[in-house]
Amino acid sequence: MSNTRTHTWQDIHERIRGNILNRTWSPGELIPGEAELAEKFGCARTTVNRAMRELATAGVIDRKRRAGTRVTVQRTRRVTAEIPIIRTQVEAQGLEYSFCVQTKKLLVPNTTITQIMRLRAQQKALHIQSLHLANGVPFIHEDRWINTHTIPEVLKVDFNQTSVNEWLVENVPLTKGEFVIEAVASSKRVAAALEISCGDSILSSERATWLDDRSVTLVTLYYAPGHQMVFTI
Amino acid sequence: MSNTRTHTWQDIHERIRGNILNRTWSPGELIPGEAELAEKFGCARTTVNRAMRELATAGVIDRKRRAGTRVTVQRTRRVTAEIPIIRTQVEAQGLEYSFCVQTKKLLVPNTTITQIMRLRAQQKALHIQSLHLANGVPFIHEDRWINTHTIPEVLKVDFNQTSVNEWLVENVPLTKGEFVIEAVASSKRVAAALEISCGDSILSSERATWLDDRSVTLVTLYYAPGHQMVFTI
DNA sequence: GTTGACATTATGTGCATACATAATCACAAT
DNA sequence: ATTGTGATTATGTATGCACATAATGTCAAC
Repeated sequence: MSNTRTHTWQDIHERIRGNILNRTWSPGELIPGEAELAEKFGCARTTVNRAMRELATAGVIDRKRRAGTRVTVQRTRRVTAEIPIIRTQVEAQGLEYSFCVQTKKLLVPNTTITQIMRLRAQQKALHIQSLHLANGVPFIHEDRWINTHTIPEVLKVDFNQTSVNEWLVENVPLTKGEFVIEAVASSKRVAAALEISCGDSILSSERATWLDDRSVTLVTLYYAPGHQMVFTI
Repeated sequence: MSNTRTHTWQDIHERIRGNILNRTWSPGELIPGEAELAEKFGCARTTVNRAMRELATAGVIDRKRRAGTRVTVQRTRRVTAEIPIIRTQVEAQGLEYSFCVQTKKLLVPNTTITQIMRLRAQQKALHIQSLHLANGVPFIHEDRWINTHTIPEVLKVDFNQTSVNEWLVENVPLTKGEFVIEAVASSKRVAAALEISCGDSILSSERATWLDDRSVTLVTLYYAPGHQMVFTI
């Protein structure tokens, strides 16, 4: 037997994962119970439980009380990315970051925006358009609505000093959010801001964020042509 | 005191998270140690540990031995998405899925592809181009390389029955992968396949996947105009 | 003042035990 | 066949305890 190894939960985790990768336990198949594995590996059930829990949250196995544990039949792939604040994104490329606020007005948004942000009719919100630059070259055009009822402090901040992006990330906690990516042909407005040709193919991302059930901000970013977003699987 | 509540780790988790959201403990600030919290909440240290561990993996707090636990100063936002197989994506919209393989050849890829897939010089790989349709309308154009040294079984599969996508997801386990999204102007080749105009703005995603240190597949998908990818924060 | 040895401390983990909970099965009643 | 009921069982969780490990602080030696 090779059971003389250590039995940290990471070890158990790797051994179980190995058995799944090499198809000792195939997708859909029931794998031995915690108690059995604990005996087999010579450790406590708690340790097996910990290892299996990690595998379950990683989506490798499906667990159900009484029914046991099965190797997940993969139907989806989970991808994730850490989206840094724009300043960091620029500086990571060794470029100098700058930004400028182009418009900033408190006004009543159109019905679509009103609905998404769950504002009451005729309620105003803060609308800010700004440009982020890398070494003086337009990098991202930002079109943002901020719910001043959720974040009243925002009205007092001087956004010529700190970018809205940065201020919000550092000062407002979020409970949930949605992030939609799309390829669009640049509009006249956006093309002018980014100094590209109207109709050029660019990436846009729309992000809506929430603090419990109150909307925080709704922002659309238009990236300069060629921008890539990288995720890991 | 309101310490008469239950003390499941989820409860403790929520109470700590509440204290962070309402800024009782602000970003960067040191929060009380496990032992202290355990006493305060009237539960075992293990339970506090479990709650804090979840918060740590969610990126809400940073923990260091001896140094204690701090509320994370947010500098990045984590976004995730579950990418389903294309069939599911189409059928979820209530449309009928179909696909056709356009080319399938075993050949030596160019140097870029060879490098990315870590093939040896002059080693061949399987190149497959196919089209996915929703209700008969082109949906995604797929350009894929498969490493036949990692997955030799692939040569025996009839890809007119099952799509490559589907077969791989169900039959090949992965250990890691990278996923890059970009907005591109459609090339002549892709425009023809998707039945759109050359130069139209479309989303492309390139995905490279690995089984330990051996490459599995390198695939680029070109989505029909207007396609959106949705992530959650 | 710098270095290095050692104590201290907060988190990290393993284990035995007990009980909770959800799903399933077996079997009887209808 | 269907429904209901209770036993069974695998996972889920709480706890006390012990020890491991990584950072940090202290203090003496140089």
